[in-house]
Amino acid sequence: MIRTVVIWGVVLAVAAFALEFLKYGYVVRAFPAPVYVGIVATVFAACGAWLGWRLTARRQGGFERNDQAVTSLGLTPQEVRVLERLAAGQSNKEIARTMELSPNTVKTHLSNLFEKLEVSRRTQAIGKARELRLIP
Amino acid sequence: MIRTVVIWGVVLAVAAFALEFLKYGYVVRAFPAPVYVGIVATVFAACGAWLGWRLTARRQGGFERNDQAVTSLGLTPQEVRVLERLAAGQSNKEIARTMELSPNTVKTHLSNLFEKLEVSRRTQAIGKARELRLIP
DNA sequence: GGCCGGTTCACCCGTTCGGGTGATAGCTTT
DNA sequence: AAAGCTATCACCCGAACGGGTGAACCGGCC
Repeated sequence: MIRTVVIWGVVLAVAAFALEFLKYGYVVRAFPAPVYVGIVATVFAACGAWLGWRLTARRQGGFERNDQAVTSLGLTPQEVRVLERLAAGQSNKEIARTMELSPNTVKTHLSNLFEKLEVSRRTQAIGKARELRLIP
Repeated sequence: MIRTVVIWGVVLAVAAFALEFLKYGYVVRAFPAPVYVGIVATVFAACGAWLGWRLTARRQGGFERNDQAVTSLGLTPQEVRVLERLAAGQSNKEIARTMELSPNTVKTHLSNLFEKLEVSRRTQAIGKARELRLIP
């Protein structure tokens, strides 16, 4: 985050310097004003496009849990963890092993999950959880 | 598509008119040149950002099947259809009903799918199919 | 004709899953 | 202290699922 701020600061400083250079340098005398304006417009359009691309590209790759849905559904942290393992394709027994629980406990959490998600099968739970952005 | 072109044409025309207006109108006399340049820079940066956002946002929404993976795995069309229903959270019986097949046939297709996808559970099949972009 | 791949269906068997009920323990809220 | 929530685990039972095998039909290809 800090690195991003520093980079942007440098970019802005360079841009400001370039503007001053254009303003008082040779270009403004060598070319008519429309060319100058065109250069500025092009550069800023490119910067804007890059910015927009980066902002959405990050949203594409990164995933952030819909915490609002989690609380509104009343999902407990443990249930969310079980849900993640479930979506990873693990069986109840495997989930129990990786979470160091009894298979019975996993079953209980899953039953509660199914009720809160209003589904009856694990495959449906995966679909619903993806819809609600509970899992990537 | 045609509508998009028309809209862009109108936008560009308005932008050109605005540039001419700024050039010969009151603004250029009322404010110093840097303000004029700043306005142009801001407008074009915004347009660029919007453009970049739209370009990547479209890629986010649309889904196209990875046909190359389908052929390399040797998935038959019917198997792909069963896979879609599977990912939709339907049970074997439901898939059989909606596809007008016998549950036994669905089981056969699923067995072949699991073998081709190298998985052993339907939840794993969903994950693998999503990885390979066989399903949205 | 014979072979192959896709599709369809059947049966058996063991495992997994889902639903229901009940119980204990810890921690927070009232 | 009582109530409520979370987490934990247990048992039973029926349904769903997965693996294996076998078989039939059809269309295309050699």
